[in-house]
Amino acid sequence: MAAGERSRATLNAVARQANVSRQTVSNVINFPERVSEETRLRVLAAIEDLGYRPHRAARQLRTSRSQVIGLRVWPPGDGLSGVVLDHFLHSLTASAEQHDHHVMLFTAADDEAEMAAYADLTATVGVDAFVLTHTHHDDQRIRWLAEHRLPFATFGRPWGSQVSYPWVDVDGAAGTRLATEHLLRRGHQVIGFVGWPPGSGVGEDRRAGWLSTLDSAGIGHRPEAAVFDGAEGGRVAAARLLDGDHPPTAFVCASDSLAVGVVTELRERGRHPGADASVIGFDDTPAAGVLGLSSIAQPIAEVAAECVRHLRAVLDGETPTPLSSLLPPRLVLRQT
Amino acid sequence: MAAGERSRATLNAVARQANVSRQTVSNVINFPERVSEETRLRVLAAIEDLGYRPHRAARQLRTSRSQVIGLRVWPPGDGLSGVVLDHFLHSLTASAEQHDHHVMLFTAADDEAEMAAYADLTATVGVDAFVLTHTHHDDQRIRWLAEHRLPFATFGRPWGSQVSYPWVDVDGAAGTRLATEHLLRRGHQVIGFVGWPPGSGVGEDRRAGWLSTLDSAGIGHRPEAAVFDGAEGGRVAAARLLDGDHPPTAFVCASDSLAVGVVTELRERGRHPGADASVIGFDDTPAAGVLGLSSIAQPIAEVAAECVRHLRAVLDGETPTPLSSLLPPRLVLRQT
DNA sequence: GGGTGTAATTTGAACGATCAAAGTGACATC
DNA sequence: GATGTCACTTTGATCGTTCAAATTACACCC
Repeated sequence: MAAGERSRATLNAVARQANVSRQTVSNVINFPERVSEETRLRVLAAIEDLGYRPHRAARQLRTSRSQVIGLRVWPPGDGLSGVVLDHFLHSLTASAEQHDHHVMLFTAADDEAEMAAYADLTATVGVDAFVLTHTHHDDQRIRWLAEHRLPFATFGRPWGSQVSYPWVDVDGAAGTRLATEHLLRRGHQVIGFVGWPPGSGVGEDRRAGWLSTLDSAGIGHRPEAAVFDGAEGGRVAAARLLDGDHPPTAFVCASDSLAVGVVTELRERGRHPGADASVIGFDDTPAAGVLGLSSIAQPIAEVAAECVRHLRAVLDGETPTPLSSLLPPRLVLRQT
Repeated sequence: MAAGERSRATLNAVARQANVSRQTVSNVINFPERVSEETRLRVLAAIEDLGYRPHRAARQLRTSRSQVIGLRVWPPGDGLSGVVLDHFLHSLTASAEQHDHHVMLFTAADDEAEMAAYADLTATVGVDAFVLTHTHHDDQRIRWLAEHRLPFATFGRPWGSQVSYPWVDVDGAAGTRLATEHLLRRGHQVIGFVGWPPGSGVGEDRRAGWLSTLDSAGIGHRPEAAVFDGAEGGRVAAARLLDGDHPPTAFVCASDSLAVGVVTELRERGRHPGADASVIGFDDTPAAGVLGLSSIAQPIAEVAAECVRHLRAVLDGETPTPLSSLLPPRLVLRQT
């Protein structure tokens, strides 16, 4: 390495050095099997010698492949859930790098703006594919991308859509099932659920795991409350359940944020979470770690890796198999 | 818009449509003053008509400017502080977009790997500039970038470095000064500081504001403790102060994480934060909002905007004026 | 000896933009 | 009427790579 210092080495420079044509050098890089072993080694030596690195823009101009994956970043303020995306961002970048791709960010005020950004980024930057988060019911973005034949994968399953496309998601029901089963084993008889107001697919999913577990355990009391999002919502919901006919001794929550509220309410009433009551949150945010809150952790790194796997398949003109992945979360036990 | 559908419109297509040469179209976009008003309008109409968008890769190949800003993403697990970066990421992307730039992410295991990534990204992708976070004492990355003449700006001041380069930072001392002054106004006589173990520039900075404020207020008792990072560290530190000779009635903390620990310890002792004791954290993380913790908020959006302003100046061959920006944080008051 | 096939390599053109230099008129100047 | 100047516009070359087609070398066969 280290010879052509000031200006980058080009394919031609390597070719001269190795006494072959540019195309042969190109072949060594892209189709090694087309080149004889002897010249291959000679060219590789020259590449090493000059510190040659292919120029992506030039390659893109010819192949119309940028090796860039677009990802929308969201404004902070989703309560604690932003941390999950933060983690996802890092994992996605790492996974992409393993396959010589890069993640490029963009912002958008709403779905409409996001679709405009798709058009813009594919036209100007030549972004190869997109990863979508925050999928929701009747998501126009998916329709748009499908219509425009743009490769994409989503972190979030198709809530109520019939279109078939590559997606990756975490099995929320399996998560709350894990939590509920754990609480049952610990001897709890009345296990409450604190969730979000109905309407969100994610919320229904997480509730379902708790419900079905109690169901198959033959537990009749299934107190639940869903007031509004956030810690204050969790507090109010917990208060309602504790004042109800069958006050729970354990709580499964749809988010860490809600769980923090439940813990606060318990403390307020002189109960010690972990000792005389149990609380389990969802998402395993740093706040959970800081407060000693047990929580359900999503396998974010795996989600990111799956997204990249799906995209690579689509970009290679194949259909990813399986087309979708529903990954199991795991339970992280702490004091509560 | 909407005419050349399948394949993107090129400069040549627009030229044909407007009955001019490619170069004239290029001039309309890049140097409008070189073109007569009449043809300018005609060309703009053609651009609109064909929905033309310039192809960045082609432009980059000729100008060696990619309009891409590189940013290293860090693995989560910095406690709560990751959220600040999350916010920064979003703001930086938004600021970059306003000037037709894009943010590209990369990962690195350590500073060494980060420098290798600089080399790689500039050679292959042609990244124009980098934004650095987590600057620290004797930061090799800065030396590397300066030596290689690569444009960059840092979020974080040059701790102990004598090299002069564009940086943006938040005035931590001003933050703790705000907090301490507020607590003095509320009538507190003994205000403690809970910080990190010595050695971190950020930590010293935040401590300095608290100390100097008490100093100029003529307050003699200045109890402080710094055990280790995280909520547990905050608890232990608070316990030590409360058991000391001059137990504080108010606490200024170097992070929200530490503040959470202080609040926990106070509750443990039957004290109600907000009523008989005050606690102020730092960074205004979502956890602070959720727990009702007062905190010092960094003006992240402004930091990002300044970084972009600096980079643009450097990329235009100018020296940013001022070369560095030290922005004031603000105090967010909640229950505690 | 000449045709045929195959593997390895080279050559010319192209991707879509910008740079540098040259070309075109209109009008003023001597 | 030749020359110069100015504002505007066009032409040719180029950035670094890959595609498609052409070329070379050599072994094989009748």
